[in-house]
Amino acid sequence: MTGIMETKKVDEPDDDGAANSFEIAHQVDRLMRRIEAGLHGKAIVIDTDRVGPFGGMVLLTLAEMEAAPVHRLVERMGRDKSQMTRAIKTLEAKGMIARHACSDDGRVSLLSLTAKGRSFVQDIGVILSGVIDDILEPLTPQERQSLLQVLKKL
Amino acid sequence: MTGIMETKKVDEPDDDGAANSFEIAHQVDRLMRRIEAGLHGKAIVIDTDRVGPFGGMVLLTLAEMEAAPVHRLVERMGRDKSQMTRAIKTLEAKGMIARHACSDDGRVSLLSLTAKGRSFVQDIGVILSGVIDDILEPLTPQERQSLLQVLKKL
DNA sequence: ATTGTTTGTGGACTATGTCAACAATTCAAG
DNA sequence: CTTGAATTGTTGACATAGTCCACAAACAAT
Repeated sequence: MTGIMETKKVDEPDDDGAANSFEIAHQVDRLMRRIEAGLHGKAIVIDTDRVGPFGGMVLLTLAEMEAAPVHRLVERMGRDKSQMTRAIKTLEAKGMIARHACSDDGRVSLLSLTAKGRSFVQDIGVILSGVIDDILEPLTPQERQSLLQVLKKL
Repeated sequence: MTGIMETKKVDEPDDDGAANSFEIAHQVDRLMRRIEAGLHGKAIVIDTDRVGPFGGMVLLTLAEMEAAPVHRLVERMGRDKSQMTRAIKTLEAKGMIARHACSDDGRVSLLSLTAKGRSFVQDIGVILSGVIDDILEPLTPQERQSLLQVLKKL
């Protein structure tokens, strides 16, 4: 009853919709979780100041901006302001971040990494790199490239 | 004294290391966050039982397994056992999940969606689908396909 | 029966995220 | 200049999510 060519076209359109979407959400979730788990396992030995995963992300992000006000970090990381305020406060207490007043605008205080913060970023960067490499290991170089490219496009 | 001076300033293979890894972690994080934010915005109107994002994921996952013990959900979602126990308890209280004893094994209780649970999954599936489509909108069909394929490969 | 393992629960705790209110400042007119 | 919005950062109160550890009950193997 089925012709040779008549394969994928008449599949359930339902699957292309909801199921596929869920599959993507699920896989992204798993991927994120693997990254976090990998970091948790390997970074815990160098995280002597109990900076934690979120604090680590803040530092890594800040390392790429150098001297930014809080709201810029907020928009870049897509978190809540208040959350960021508190994270910064503890990072400052741990000596990872320094803040100095902004001459242009009396409301903002510019954030920058301390030497300690930079050294931590360096260490954790190496670890993160290893973790990601482990996870991406089953991919071909082209696939990695295309993954990064696609992610950036979003 | 190595010839550092003669390397190009920008597009370097060096970048493939730490910076690139962080970029991937960062983008995956943002992607996940956008999915959650989209869901939070649109699903809140149908989530009359306050199932929440995690509960929703549990239901969606369960919908694809039909009658599974707790530990299978746990391994599939990569969460903690105790967390799952509690999530299931509240979902059961809300009438989304039913549990019946397993004849083979007196320890496990098999989980399945109730009619209410299935209807919820249907609704939220549609919404999730829309959210994902919105996010993936800037991608070409090939890119989406390759994204899904790459994600599955991990 | 003894021992060890799996399966699910519970307690206690930490971390993360959300929401609303707020003071201080800056900015945009009038 | 002054009034009234908007921005920036902070705080309180709370909700959700995740971790760690200990444990009981059922199973499995000897």
